[in-house]
Amino acid sequence: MTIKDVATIARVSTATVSYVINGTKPVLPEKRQRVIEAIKQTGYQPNQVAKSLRTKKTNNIGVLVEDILGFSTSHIINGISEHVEQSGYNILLNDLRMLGSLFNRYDQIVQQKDKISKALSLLVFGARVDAVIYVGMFDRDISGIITDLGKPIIIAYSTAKDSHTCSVTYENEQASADAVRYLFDAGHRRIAVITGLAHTSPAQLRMRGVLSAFKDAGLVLDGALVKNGDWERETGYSCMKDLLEHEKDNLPTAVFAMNDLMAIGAMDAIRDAGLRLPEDISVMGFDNREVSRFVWPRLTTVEIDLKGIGFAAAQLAVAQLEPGSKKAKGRNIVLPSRIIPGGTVAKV
Amino acid sequence: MTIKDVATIARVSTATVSYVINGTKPVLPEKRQRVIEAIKQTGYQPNQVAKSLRTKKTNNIGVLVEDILGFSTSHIINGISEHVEQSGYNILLNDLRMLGSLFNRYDQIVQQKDKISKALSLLVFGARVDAVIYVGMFDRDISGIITDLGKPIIIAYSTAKDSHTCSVTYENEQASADAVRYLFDAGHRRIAVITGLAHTSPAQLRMRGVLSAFKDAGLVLDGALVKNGDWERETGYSCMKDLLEHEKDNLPTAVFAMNDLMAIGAMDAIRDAGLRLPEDISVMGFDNREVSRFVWPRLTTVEIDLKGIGFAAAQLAVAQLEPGSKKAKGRNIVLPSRIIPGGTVAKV
DNA sequence: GCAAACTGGCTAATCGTTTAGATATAGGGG
DNA sequence: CCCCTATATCTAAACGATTAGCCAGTTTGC
Repeated sequence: MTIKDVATIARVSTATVSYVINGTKPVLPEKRQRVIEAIKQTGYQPNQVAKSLRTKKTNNIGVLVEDILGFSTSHIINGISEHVEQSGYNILLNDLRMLGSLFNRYDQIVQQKDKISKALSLLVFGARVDAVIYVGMFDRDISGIITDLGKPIIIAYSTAKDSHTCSVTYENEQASADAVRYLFDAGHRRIAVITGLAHTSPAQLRMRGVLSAFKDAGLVLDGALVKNGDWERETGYSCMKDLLEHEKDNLPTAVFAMNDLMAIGAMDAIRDAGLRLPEDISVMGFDNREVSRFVWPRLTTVEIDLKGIGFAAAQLAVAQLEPGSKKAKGRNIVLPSRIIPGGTVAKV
Repeated sequence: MTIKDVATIARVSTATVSYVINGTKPVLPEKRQRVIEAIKQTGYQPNQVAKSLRTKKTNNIGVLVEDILGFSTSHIINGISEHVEQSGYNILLNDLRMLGSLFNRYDQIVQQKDKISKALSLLVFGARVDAVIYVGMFDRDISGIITDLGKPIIIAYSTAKDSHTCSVTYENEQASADAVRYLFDAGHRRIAVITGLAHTSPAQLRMRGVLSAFKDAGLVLDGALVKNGDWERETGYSCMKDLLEHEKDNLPTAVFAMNDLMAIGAMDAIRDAGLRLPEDISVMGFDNREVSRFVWPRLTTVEIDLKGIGFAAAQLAVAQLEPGSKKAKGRNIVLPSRIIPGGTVAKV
């Protein structure tokens, strides 16, 4: 079934059929009706491939994710999918599958950059997507990779380091400051921090937020109460155990872990030490993962609007594809977060 | 940069360039070299869209998922992605986003069918994907929808009901029989069952497995010990509470919940009743979700090779696209599962 | 020595759309 | 009645690849 067949049946030219379908030129009601009839009769669907060749627009948006198994990824895709569907685009998904190697040694980072730029050029020059959304937190100098491909490219979840690519993030710094402030409000003063991998940018930003909250409150963070984790539950446990041993005489009354996994590890350590949670020590997490609803008591944590990030990223991408729109370079949208009260923070 | 430019630079015809790129016809070393040189020099990348129009092959595989937020979805996509990358295809992702309405009333089911068939025809006739992988468990009469589209279509995760579409599943029945047998082996005889939503096919299959395990062991399942849940944690809790109240005098020594969420709910109920876990009552789950590693003690459960399902589905799809291959209709691959021992099943 | 077979490469048709430019028809103003 | 404009439609040229079919030159077989 091609446009030609429809044209023949409707006794008009292919041009007219095209005009009816796309509404690009007025067509007399009578003929328009004939065309519509013929389309319905034949079940004709325009061949998107031919259309793309002619218009140089595939209506596909490339979504390049670091790892689909990453906790945030599917939520972000969910948001992208919603907006993209509304605006008539499709998602061309490319999974870099680099979860295992995400935080690794320097020589691997070079390989990763290579992998990313290969995937990117495949999407843009091979599959000819109209725009690309990069989902992930690989933030070191990604700018070198995504140099002017001639198509809009949006970074979702982490912030673009250079000034000409757009990104959609959450208020990393703000959110962790809020988390600490929440502990202050509950009366806590001696607060420990379990960080994420120190060289990753979320860990750095969140640390900055912690410090600014302390500063605003006119308090000072005791360096001995800061322990470096690696985002995994196990280090949450060991860091907390460390704290409990070394600070035995002057225990912190609360601990802020930079993600839920480590927070849960910390909870285990607190209980294993025979202390009561949250009466003796309060715990605050970050991410609002599914698991945080399953531990007991429910973890008090910070929720990020991941779906919103995806949606906004898609919006940004699609907006730049509208006929009369400019490049919109360097825009950086920051979405708000909110605290999810659970049962792991006690008033003191 | 088009093939024409390359041809001009290499002083050959476009045909020759094409032959060099695709290796479809022999080309003299000298000219081949000139072509390769020209390609390198210009950074030429063939336009996949034009290629697709001519060859009627987009090299895209449509992946239609019921909901990307569903627990299994990303694992399955992960597997698909791995195989698809190896074989040079891309994933065109379409998310139906029907998680909320997945198990609902009959009139919604009609809407769902409509949504699915719309998305399907958009993928096949609009985007012109070479094959479709449907990921999900919407299994009632999907056959009516996926009638001969002329492209291979594979069902992943659930089984195709009709005889001419392929599917890749896990051994649903077998796995739950194994789970029950595992309880038998630990010495349990009086075993309760918390089912999933009764009209869904996983629930039915798993029930069949339970019954066959009982039959094989020469035992009979006490009907009073079967409670209907809805896959969510809350019903796991309430079903267990029910059991504890009504069977007070003759408590089961173990309970098999048809997924981890309900199993965790049951664990809570057991503890809230002041009973010891697993000494007084053992619990067995199904799915090996992330949460099951986070409850204490770690939930004993059944793991399904979701990544393997995705991989096999992609294999099946790609295999049918190889030049000299037949339709392979009606194949049904069943992947094995395994029990993940945790701390919630005690010997008795 | 000549026909047949083979080789490597080129020309041009083709895939299914969109759209610029040509054409046809009608209406309006003088 | 003629010219001009506006409107609706059509014709045909793109878009950028693949590939059937042809052609020229070389080898092989007898």
